[in-house]
Amino acid sequence: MAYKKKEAPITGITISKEEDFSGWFTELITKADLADVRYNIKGFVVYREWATITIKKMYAKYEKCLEDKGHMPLTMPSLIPESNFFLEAEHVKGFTPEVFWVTEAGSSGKLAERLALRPTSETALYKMYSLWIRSYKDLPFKRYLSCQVWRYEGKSTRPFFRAREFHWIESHNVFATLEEAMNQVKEDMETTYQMLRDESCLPIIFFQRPEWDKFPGAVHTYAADALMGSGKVIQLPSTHLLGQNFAKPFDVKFIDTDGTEKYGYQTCYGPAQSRNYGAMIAYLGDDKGLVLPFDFAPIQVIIIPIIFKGKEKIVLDKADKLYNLFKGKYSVKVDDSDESAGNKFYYWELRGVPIRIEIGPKDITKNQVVVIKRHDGQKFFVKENEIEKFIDNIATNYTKELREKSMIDFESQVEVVYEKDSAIEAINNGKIVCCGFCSIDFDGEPCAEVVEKEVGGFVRGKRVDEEKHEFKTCLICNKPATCTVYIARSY
RNA sequence: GGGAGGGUGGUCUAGCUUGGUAUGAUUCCUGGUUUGGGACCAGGUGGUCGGGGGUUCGAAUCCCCCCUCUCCCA
Repeated sequence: MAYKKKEAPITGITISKEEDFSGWFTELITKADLADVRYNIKGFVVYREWATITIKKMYAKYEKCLEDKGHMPLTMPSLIPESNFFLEAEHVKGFTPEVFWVTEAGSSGKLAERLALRPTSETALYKMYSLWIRSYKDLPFKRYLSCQVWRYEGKSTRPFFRAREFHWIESHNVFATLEEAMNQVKEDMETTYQMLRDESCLPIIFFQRPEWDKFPGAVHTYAADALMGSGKVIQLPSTHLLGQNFAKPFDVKFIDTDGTEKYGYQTCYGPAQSRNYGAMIAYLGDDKGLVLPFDFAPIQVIIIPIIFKGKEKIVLDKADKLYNLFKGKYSVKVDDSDESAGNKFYYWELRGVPIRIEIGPKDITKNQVVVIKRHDGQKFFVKENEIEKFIDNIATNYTKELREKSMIDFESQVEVVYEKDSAIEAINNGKIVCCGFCSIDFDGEPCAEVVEKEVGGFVRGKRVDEEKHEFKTCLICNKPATCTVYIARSY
């Protein structure tokens, strides 16, 4: 360059992810225009365009997956009358402390019955289910809705991860038998693997949550924990076997083939898209900014013409030609703004655009373009007549490469321990602890509290896919172990 | 839930101790010169100092209440 660049303001990420994760994340969402926290209600966050586009793409893929598996979409009101809400005792107990209530309306003042802003939709839907479901022919009854829910969470809110309003899908299903319901739970777990591991490149593992940590009103809860590296986990979607716990109070019944009236068996499943997005950008991002799976990138190919005075037209024409070549296939953009080339590189890297094509006068004389992959920074000089095939190839493999890079070997994160002291050491060393435990029923809760206080992790539950270790005694109380559990620190 | 630190043009920031209507940079806009990894020159726009109350002739500044953000520890 002709001019020596003076110190320019750094508009990109300045905080290292490894050294200061919190600072890095805050800077990422601010500088990449993902969220704006200046909206002045605590825990209520504006999702900016770039995040919204990706979240919509995540929704679309998830919804299609659910529909392919026989779920039909519906839309529910966001207010729930208190009388519905109070029908199932455990559910009320679990959610009441977190409910936002609407108590007044318009100029007429107080409402006769206060209305809950839904924290989840069981109590809204199941009233309707009891009207809609009449016979075994209506079953299985599989539905989902995409919506916002509101929960008055504790004080530490964080954009995408934990807010008082969040965006999710909830699927609610009714079956004739417990076995079918359990199969739905398994299907939900498979769906989670397809969406989060395969599509979002997040390493996850499913645990059956202990009794004291399950969804209020559920028989059992199965939750995906994402392995965020260094032994920390974050809870992602959970699926719940409800049994007949809601069917009875909400009168969800059907006439069976034998002519008798029976209660249905229910399940529900709640993938929170805002949190899935948060986990994905936090896990995949690097010190240059966002890294996104190919299908979730708002712009997939950015073309940057390198413009020199007197040679603008030839370069812009070539950029335009490339644009037209790809526009039907990918989300593609030519950045022909007045910014310097370097600024453009930083800008689009910060926003996680998977493929960058640079085209300048030098390339034109050589009949080539320069191609850079975002996730690993690899740079290629590609002959013009091979460019379409070359980009198609990157597009096809990009998410796969990202996934392979991102998968953590669960076993390598785990340390098998037999006594409390070694558990403490393992947790401090950033490991997930695998140990014997007296019980994940309520009688094991006191031991779990000890784990929380003294070991410094949470009992995540029993592994769903396999239980390989045999332990004689509980890590804490030394009573005979009934199960193997995993303990981890969590976000 | 406990603790700490913040909030001043879009962004970052000086001023606050010791009260007198706000400093600088950057962004943005106009014009010009530029563009292969964070260019430059000139001019211009932009602020109810988070909100409310109090003290005072006078409050960004002192006092009280509230809202909100960030970080750390359960």
